[in-house]
Amino acid sequence: MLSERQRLILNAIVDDYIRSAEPVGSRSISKRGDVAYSPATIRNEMSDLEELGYLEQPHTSAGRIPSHKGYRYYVDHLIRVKELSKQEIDRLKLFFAERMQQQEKAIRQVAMILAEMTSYTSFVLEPELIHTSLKHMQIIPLNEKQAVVIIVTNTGHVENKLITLPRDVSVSDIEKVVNILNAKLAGVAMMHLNSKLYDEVGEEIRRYVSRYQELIRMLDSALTIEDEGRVFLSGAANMMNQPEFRDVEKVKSLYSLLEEHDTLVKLLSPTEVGVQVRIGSENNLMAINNCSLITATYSIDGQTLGTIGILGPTRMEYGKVIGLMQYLSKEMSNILSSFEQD
Amino acid sequence: MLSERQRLILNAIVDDYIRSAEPVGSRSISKRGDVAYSPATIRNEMSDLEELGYLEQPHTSAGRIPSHKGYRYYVDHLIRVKELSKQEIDRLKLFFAERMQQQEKAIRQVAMILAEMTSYTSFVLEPELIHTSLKHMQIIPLNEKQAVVIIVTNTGHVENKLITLPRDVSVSDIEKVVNILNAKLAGVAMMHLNSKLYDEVGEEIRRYVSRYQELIRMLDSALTIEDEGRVFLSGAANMMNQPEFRDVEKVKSLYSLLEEHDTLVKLLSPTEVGVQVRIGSENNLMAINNCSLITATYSIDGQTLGTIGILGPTRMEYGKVIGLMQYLSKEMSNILSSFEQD
DNA sequence: TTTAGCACTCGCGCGTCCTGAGTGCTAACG
DNA sequence: CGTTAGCACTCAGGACGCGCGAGTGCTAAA
Repeated sequence: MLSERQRLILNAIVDDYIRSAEPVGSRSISKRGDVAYSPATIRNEMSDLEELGYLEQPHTSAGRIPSHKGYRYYVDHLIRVKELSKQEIDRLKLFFAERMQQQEKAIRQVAMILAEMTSYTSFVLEPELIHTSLKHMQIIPLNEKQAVVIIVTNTGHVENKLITLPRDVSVSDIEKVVNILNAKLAGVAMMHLNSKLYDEVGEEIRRYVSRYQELIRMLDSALTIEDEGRVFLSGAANMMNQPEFRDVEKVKSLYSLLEEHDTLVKLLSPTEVGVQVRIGSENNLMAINNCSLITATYSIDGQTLGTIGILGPTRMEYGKVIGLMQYLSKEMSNILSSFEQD
Repeated sequence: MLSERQRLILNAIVDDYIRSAEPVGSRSISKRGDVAYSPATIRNEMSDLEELGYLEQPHTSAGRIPSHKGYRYYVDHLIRVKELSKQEIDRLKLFFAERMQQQEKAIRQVAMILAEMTSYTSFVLEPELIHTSLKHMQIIPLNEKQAVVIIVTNTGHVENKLITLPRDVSVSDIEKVVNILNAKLAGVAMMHLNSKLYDEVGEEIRRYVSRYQELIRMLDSALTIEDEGRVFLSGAANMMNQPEFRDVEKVKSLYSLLEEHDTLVKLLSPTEVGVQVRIGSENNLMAINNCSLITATYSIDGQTLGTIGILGPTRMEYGKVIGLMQYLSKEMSNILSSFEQD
């Protein structure tokens, strides 16, 4: 258990280091208003804190910097979550009022505004369709051989896929099929579409359409959503303003990571509901060893759909970012739910 | 006019520099098989070439590097466009056969394969819908107030937009409207949709639907495509393997540029048909002063739709990249056209 | 016209020195 | 006994100087 004075000093060091990115020495802590002890006393406490694993020293004759454990303690016990300012809230409200017209565009812009407001790198993991349900579907023939299948979900998302039609399927056949599908599948969770297709719809289609087997196989593939989990990211260049990325090699490994789509999806996939902070090596990825990732989920009807995230140096402004994330995740959930009042 | 020997030497220097990124000296040129003169002779020619503006010297006691003018001459007169290897062609063929299922995903992957095959940064500017025509449209109500408008083009692209419905519009009204729209507007170029809407469709809708004015205004906005010109890019991290980007400041200004969506669109917007090379400052952008951009257009029925592009250091492998671009632009055009045989 | 020879230039890497921020320890102080 | 002043010590990083070697330009010979 840390003493009150130790907590005070740890807090001061983390704050200072977040601001300056320089190892902080005993004297500079002493000069701050909030720790009224001499450098020598502070040095002793610092030494203890280092022994306890909360601080580390880049080299003997330098000040101290927080260790991962130090950040963790800071985030868990010392942090003061910053409320958004009036201007910030106004700005976001305006933003949401204007922009939520097309889901994809909106998501892209949430990423942009997040990056801009924090000066870190932001992510938005798009809603997982698996948790939404079918609103409507449509098949639109392009030519003799090909057609576009369109799926609209209850969240207003539109998914489309090009399919190759079986031979000898007439336009009227397709129309019939579409009608049956909409009648039977509307409201069904995307997750269960495929099984329902075989269980309940197959029989019906067979009655009306001759080459029903091929058709069903084709519909099956069309209803299977593959390109799940796009990640939109923004503000990657912001990282290069951080002194920890003065080295091109670091930048390179970070950027390579950001291009690995699958890794990002894994990193962002919702685990727990709410705001989560993962510090440094807690992410288990070398390239972001010196970064922290703050994520928040957004949801509809309590069902978690996706994630927003901010990546910054471990030395990031936790208080501010956490406040922002709390606000945004709530707001995004509201917007998405508003599409749903049916 | 350059002498044959000067051209030979210039060619050798550019080739060498592209490979090594180091200033090339007279001796190393002399040791290559293809220039059978002594270092001294080559030095004299190099001196002349420098005076003519084709070469420059980073400092007195270093070798020469090509100037922008030198690259330009190389690209215009000396380059040998490299044919794709059998493996490369096979790989691309396979790729196209498998992947062109969803346009967006396909485009994204064209960008990826371009970046991977060249080790530079690649762009794909998505097809400009303005040059395609309407295949089919659909309005799908989500709830009392909102609906999704879906537009399918003749290239198989699906566009969707969330709209707010006027009050008191019934589902059957919407159905009627959709039928009218499809009857009247199918095949019409996207460019002319709005005017046609007022000229020909308005009257008809009025006959069937009571609150037609609001409805038409709403349709007008839905048919106006706004988020035109997305750019997909890939392989940005590749740039950091280039020695010219060892400096974080350079990387930063490049990456900042890559995040400016509008600038990219401008940079890539098709001007002339075919492969184009812009070297260094020809791009009029400080951040890519030491880069070259190679672009190629793709089209459908001779109508240019979009652009693919490769950004690399001025010292890039022009021959290889140009060959690849020629092939890909042709192939993409073929694929897109194949959707159209109606 | 081409080439060999040679003096000259200059960026780069390397080791050295110096500075200053910051520490740990000890001893004195209240 | 906790706190503080004093002091010797450490060490990263910048400044400086030196030597190496790649490459040049010039001159004179082939």
